[in-house]
Amino acid sequence: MVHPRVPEKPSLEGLEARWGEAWEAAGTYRFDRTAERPDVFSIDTPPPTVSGSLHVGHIFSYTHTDTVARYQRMRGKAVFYPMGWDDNGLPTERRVENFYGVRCDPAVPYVEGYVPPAKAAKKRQDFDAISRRNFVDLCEELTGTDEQVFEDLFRLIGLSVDWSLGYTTVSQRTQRTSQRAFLRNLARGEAYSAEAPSLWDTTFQTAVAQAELEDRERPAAYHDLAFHRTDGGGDVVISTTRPELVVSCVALVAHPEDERYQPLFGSTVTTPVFGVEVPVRAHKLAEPDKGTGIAMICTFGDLTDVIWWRELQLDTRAVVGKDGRFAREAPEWLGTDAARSAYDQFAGKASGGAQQVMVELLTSSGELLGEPKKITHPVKFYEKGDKPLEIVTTRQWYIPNGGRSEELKSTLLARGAELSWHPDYMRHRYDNWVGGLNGDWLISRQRFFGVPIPLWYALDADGEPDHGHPLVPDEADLPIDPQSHVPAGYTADQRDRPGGFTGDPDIMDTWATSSLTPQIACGWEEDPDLFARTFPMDVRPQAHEIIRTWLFSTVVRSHYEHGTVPWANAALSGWILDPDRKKMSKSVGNVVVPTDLLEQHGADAVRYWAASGRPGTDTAFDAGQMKIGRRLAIKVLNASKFALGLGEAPADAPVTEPIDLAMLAELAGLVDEATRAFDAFDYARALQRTEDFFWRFCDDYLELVKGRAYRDDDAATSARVALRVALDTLLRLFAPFLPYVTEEVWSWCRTDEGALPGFEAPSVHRAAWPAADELRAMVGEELGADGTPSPLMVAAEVLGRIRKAKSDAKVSMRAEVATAVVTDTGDRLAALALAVDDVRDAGKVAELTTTVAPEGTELSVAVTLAEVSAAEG
RNA sequence: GGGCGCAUAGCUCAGUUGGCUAGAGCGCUGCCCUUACAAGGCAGAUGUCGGGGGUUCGAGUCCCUCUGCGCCCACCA
Repeated sequence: MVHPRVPEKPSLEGLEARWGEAWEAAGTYRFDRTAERPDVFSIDTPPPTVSGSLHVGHIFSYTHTDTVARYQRMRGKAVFYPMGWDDNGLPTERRVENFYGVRCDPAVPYVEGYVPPAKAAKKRQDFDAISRRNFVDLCEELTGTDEQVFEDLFRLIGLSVDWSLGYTTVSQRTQRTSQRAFLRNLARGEAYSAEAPSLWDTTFQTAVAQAELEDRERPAAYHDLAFHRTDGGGDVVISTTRPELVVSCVALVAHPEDERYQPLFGSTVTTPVFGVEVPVRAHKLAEPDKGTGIAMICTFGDLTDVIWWRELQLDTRAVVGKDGRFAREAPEWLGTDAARSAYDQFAGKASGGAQQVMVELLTSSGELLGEPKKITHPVKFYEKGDKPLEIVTTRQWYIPNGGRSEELKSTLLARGAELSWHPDYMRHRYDNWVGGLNGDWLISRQRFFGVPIPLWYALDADGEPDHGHPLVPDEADLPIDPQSHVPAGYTADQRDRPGGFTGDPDIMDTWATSSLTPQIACGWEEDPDLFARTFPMDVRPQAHEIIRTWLFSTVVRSHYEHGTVPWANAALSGWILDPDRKKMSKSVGNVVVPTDLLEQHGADAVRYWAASGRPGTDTAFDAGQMKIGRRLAIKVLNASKFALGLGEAPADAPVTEPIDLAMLAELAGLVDEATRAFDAFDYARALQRTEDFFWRFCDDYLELVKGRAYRDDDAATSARVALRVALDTLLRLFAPFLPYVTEEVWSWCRTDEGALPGFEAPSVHRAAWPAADELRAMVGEELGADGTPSPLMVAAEVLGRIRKAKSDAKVSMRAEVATAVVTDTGDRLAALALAVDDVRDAGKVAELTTTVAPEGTELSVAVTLAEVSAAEG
């Protein structure tokens, strides 16, 4: 018989380091590349943005996924669990600029062995201007160190990632995948470029997509302005928050059924101050009860203007440039000197300054009616920007996403419906977003660091690019940078020369690359064998606020490229809230540093807290929960030590005692429940139920059987076998949550001589998930099937009354009981009879008698203590 | 304006096809150095299950409605 090796004083200290190394050395979490797709569970791990600092949110949601990964591994799946690093895009670019005090200028030549300034300049304008290549070098340098810090943390928290499967979004392989996918979109006629009004961030100097917008409340004021009817019918009053845009007014618009304005449709009015003649038009988007019911259409004040402009086919009178300022020169449509000199007064100004001037002009001309009415209203911002977005006409690349096609929209809505959402109600967010799209996905960005759009354009004799027929690289040559590579049929010296070519200057949106994480991780076109074994993936775990970006864009790319959804399941995690229930975020400055937490509470304890946050639910940061987790882990150590110390039993010895059988029957029910919960990605429920059982197991069952288990007969053997099986099962159930302490205890049961029965697997994390059937087979059929009370339940209740009697009498739990008279119904007393010896042992009861009471009577136990006093329990 | 979620003990939350007297942990109170565990154990108190109405033999659970909070979405002149 194998004797377990139980330490004298079990402890949690040092488990992370010891088992972290052991797992790495043994390849415990290595993906089995020989497994076929049905036997694989593949996870589209969110690649964390490494430009930021670590915070508890990282361990929170990643732990959720890890519990599921561990469960699936124990279910016998080959778990494909890669880690990616998102080190591509604006956040990294911004961080590198500020960290080193540099900025990228593509015109600057590459410098061999460039060394950034020792101290970053205070102002961004004074940052060192360096070439794109030097800039990218610095980005890779900085992200490399960041990534190591993240990996160390994720290893410490016990993520069962296969670290050999890593990828970075800035790598050559990712760039190749990203460019290949784009070129496939282009070849199929999906990707297209167009010169069109688009949302523009004047700080970052780039176009931004609808998905990157957020509304912010800003103060503004309604200004009532007088437009003048050209038929001599008087003035038309419009109400606007942006009077400075009068110069770019191209029409007035009212609702087609608005009787007040119907007579004006088809007529013209002149604008205040500038006297430009504009038509009055009808459109159903004009709201009669907003302002005066008639609005001015400017090119472009907001997205509604764009819709009106497009659908009513109006002129374009754009005056605000990419820098957010009004054009220096008076525009040509201002026909009079007065108009031009009025314009000159705010030429070159940003919108705020221009508005001041315009209000003065309107006031002195008498065309501003009444006082401006102050309001606050939502204004569109780039989510990372500090200034309101402008709408500027630029050439950009787009991929259709249903925003301009009802047919595609319903197709993509149907894709969303194919997914299993966890929790299910999150699917509404997808439907909301897709249903509300009003433009195609803008994928080009005017930045430097990122995946270049892999195209060139032929230049005609005047040096004008032919955007209609881009020059496309061969897929075999990817990745390419059109700024340094040369298209086939051209030579380098033809770059930017008439008759030559020019490279597309833009990069792709970070989501254009992130939307391909399944393809990147699974080796699309890079490793077809791996791809066939892992794609479509099983689950995408992610935060709910990026359903509209990451999740949706991934669905779009997979739909186009593979005609399928990219995964079967979407598992959404909530946010971490600070104790005041605010979302924890860097910008608010209320984040907790996770390394300190791990140091203080231990990885299992922190995981316990994380895993008690239900899927999709925002969870308050709670150090108290970590203390409870730590206590649970210590309890696992101590209870295991105790159970293993009660003595071994032969491998094939049967469980015979009813109370032992009852415990195993209940355990089988727990296994069913935990399994069901995990299959539905409800790890929190699995943990809660397991924990619940475990505490009762310790408080009641262990106490009841300890006396018997110490003896040396068949009844003792029954207890020992039951304890061994229960411990084995509980360790497996806890393993996804508490990987360190369960592995520690598992290791006690395996010595050089061999393993205790049930502990044959080299690691609990490679052991099979418990099988309720096997437990039930041990229990047999006579128990638990009909409605008879459980001997364990009744015995535990009676023991509780005896304890209460001792507690009330203020004596030790060890105090002797002379007599205990149990009054209860017949069937419950029958159950008690099956465990009466254990109850007497545990309660130190000399004489236990029973009185049958009629149906409906509650349990009562009359306890007479041996020497001093008596008490009614 | 549309959609989704939440509201249960002082706090954090369970309560899965409606079913006996509504649960856990923390906190609080009392007791116990009990040879698995005193960074512990045992026991105890605490609730008009947000308000109102309905369906039902029976509602925390289903339906309607109201209130409050949070989030997502919106073409916000």
